[in-house]
Amino acid sequence: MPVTSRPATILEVARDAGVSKTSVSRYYSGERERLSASMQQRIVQAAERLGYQPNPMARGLKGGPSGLVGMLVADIRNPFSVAVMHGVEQACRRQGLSLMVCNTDNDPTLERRNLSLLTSYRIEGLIVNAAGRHGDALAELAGDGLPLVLLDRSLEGIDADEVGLDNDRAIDMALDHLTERGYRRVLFVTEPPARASSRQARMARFEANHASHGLEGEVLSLELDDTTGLDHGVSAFLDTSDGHPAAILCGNGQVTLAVTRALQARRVPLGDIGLMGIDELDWCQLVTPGITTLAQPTDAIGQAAVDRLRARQAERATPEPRHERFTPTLMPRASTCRSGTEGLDTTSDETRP
Amino acid sequence: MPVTSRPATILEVARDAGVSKTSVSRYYSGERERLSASMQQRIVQAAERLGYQPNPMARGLKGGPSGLVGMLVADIRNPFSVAVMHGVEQACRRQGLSLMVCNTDNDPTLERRNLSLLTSYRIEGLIVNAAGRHGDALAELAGDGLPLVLLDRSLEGIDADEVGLDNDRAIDMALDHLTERGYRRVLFVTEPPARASSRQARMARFEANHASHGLEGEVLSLELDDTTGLDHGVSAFLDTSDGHPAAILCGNGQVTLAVTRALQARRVPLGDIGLMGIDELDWCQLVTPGITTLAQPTDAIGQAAVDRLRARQAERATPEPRHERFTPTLMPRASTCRSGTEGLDTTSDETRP
DNA sequence: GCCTACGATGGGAACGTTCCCATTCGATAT
DNA sequence: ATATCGAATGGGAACGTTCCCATCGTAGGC
Repeated sequence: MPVTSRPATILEVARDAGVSKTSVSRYYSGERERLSASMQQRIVQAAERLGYQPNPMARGLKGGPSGLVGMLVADIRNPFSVAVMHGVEQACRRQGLSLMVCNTDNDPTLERRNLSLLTSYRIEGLIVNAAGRHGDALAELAGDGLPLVLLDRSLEGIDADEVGLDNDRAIDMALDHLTERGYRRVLFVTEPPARASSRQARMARFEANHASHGLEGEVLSLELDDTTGLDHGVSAFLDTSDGHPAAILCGNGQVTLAVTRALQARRVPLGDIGLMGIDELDWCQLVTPGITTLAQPTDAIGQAAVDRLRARQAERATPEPRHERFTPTLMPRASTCRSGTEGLDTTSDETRP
Repeated sequence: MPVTSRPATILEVARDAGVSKTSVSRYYSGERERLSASMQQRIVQAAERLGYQPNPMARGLKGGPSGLVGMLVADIRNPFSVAVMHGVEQACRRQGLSLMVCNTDNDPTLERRNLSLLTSYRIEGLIVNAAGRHGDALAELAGDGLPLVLLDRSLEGIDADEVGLDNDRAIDMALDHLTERGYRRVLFVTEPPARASSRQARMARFEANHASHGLEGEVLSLELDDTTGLDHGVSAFLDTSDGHPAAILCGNGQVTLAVTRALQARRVPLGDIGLMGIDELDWCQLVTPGITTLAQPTDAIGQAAVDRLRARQAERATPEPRHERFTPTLMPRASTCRSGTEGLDTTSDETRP
């Protein structure tokens, strides 16, 4: 590989190999079978010699496949999003695709901007996990035939493939677990559900099903940076003691973090007051005495998203959108273990890597 | 904005506005001052009408500025990396740049692949936080005049700008703190330092300076997935009790996580056995009784990286590479508070957002 | 032994920009 | 009045690909 500052072009390779640029182009566009063995050999050699690499800009201009998949992430600092992103990335790699990720910080303006950035790079598919008020922009893209997968959230007005947690199942599992452990009152804490369908789904299921589990249920919905609101909400719930064992169920990992902080500030020992969260996080087993969670299969979710994209790409027609819902894994820990309840493992954790 | 499936081109805008494509191009290439007011008006209107947006592919082909900054991240699942990435992203946004992030999973092959992906998109600058055995590929890029910033790690053979923690300062602060809190024996736990210069720097400083702080020091270096090795190492250290108060200093956040797990598995109460880590993490204040950390100013680091990039871009000559080293903030918590030591706050935490 | 067809190859036009180089036109200097 | 300049604008060539179409053999069918 020579140290020329300007990368070699297809034309130079062609000249060096003594063939036409068309042939070289064919070689790199997956039409190798059409070329004779000797020609293939001459091309590789010349390319090797010159350190040639197809220019995706030029390629993209003309309209060839870009090998690019785009991903819109609502909040890069959310470990769940990162975990799924990692899964997506691995899946892409296996398929020979490259992933281009944009963080939107839950900001619709940024979302729009990043969306147009991605599309301008001629991505072949888009995985979206975003707040998005505007179905419109996305709907237009989907209408134009861009394979689209909605991750963890569905979007009003968009009829695309969806991949995510089976929210109903998750909430039911949580309610089952809490009931089983003897709790009778449950506070469901969630971020404002207005913009994220998964929040809505979880909240709705909670409201619909807690009674049938014999639980008294309350819902607290707030922004997580509103710590005083959270403190008050939690306190109000705990202070309304009617003697029934009480537990808090957190709608996602960020909520679990905030609630844990609030409980610690209030010096509440976990267990007697139950605590359980959706999303498994590194530290959940470390916070004494361990926080019970429902772990999402993030790698599988990421993989599924890419699979959906490929499937869409492959089929010319657009069949009915498919929704793929994954079941979480219960990670029982002692935060949902009331003192006096026997037979429950309160310390060890088998999930240690 | 019409729902044409094919985006408008500069030529169509020009026709619609009754001007030449050159003028439209000028308008979008930051040469607006050269155009008369009336022309500008006609152009915006036409562009608005047609929903025009410059095609970065075509732009990149011809060699214009891409407005793209690339970033190579060694491990996307490392919260520290994500935090810095977030800082970088914000800085880019402020500058009107777009960020393209690639995760390399600490895999040199992937690193190489992503590197060529990024360069092929004509990025204007590259921020690298990678394991990289190959200075060569990067060195070549830097030689070709691509602004390059090394993040948190320096790379052998590469003489580029660097931004990161002041590792010496950090270790000294840690040693000071541990000494002050009355510990006498310290185990420094680190991931294998071979590939990451910051690990090396921290370890070296620890080895050089622990004695002058009146501390007995030991170093444990291992891969974090080697839990048995970690358990044994920690046990060996703790069992060699000569009566002197002992503490463990963790080289980064991932190590802190692993060590905390090991200590909990061993049922060691934090505080009497000191625990301290570089990198601040969400949960450090939550793990009883709170883990003392040195918090890196991740946003500032990200911002600084982008600033360096811009500076490089601006100056034509290539002056001596500049190294920017940030001082961490000590977050004292009770994990470095021996029982019997008075006057130390063991519970509250002022850093709550 | 001629026509057809197909397989292997090449030439050139497009893709949507930017940028160099005209061109025009009015104002200022001579 | 003419030459000169600069500001405002436009025309066309490049950038590195892909893809359509043409060309050239040569093998197979009649």
